[in-house]
Amino acid sequence: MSSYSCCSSPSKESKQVESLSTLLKIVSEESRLKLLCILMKGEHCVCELMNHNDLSQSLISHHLKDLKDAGIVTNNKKGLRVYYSLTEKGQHITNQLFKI
Amino acid sequence: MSSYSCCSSPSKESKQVESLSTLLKIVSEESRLKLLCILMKGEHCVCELMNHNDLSQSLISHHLKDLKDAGIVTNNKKGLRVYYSLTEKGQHITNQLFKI
DNA sequence: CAACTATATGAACTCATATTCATATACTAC
DNA sequence: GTAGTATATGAATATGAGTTCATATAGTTG
Repeated sequence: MSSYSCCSSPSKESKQVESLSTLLKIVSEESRLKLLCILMKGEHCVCELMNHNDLSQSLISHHLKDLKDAGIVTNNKKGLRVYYSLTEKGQHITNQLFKI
Repeated sequence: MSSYSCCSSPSKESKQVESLSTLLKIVSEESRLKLLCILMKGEHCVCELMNHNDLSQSLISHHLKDLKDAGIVTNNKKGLRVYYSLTEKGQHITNQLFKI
């Protein structure tokens, strides 16, 4: 109905921009970007992430949830510890980002 | 003073993450990302950007200012019209982003 | 079982930022 | 000069999202 057509196919492109925007908003946040920077080097549990960052446990947990919901990280539990790592998607994204 | 060292060199990496975060926050916003999507195809004046997007003149102007301040776009005036286009940095960034 | 550790979660609060509104500036045409 | 068009800008408002706090859950150890 509205007359804008950003690129070739209006709605398709619009959706694409929307989902890219959503993804970028998640990774652009500084605390989350720091977490991703650490996870790029391999799996870490939450308490390790706390030691690397000066973020509270609760905050880290919230951010990890966001990253997990976005499919950027995954986790697996070993006893009390929960270990987080990048998914393939997460690896791809972080690699692209740090080229910028 | 604080004990975190995200990557190799604490402060250096921290600054890098901070500036990347700043940049990504600017381009992640959906309205701005739409504008960039249009500008990827070439120079456009503000009134053209208004026709492609359903954003107000004022809002577009504000966003363009943010993008310009970040060095992503530049502009040149021809009569009443102000034409915006991507800088080299802007082209590099948008190319990277749309690969994600 | 109770005590303890590691992590998750929901709600409240705070803060940043997108949006709107009114107005200013710059340029053109008459 | 005035009128009209295109764009910019500052302040106010609205909205979304990050942070904190308290508490819950899950697992371990004794």
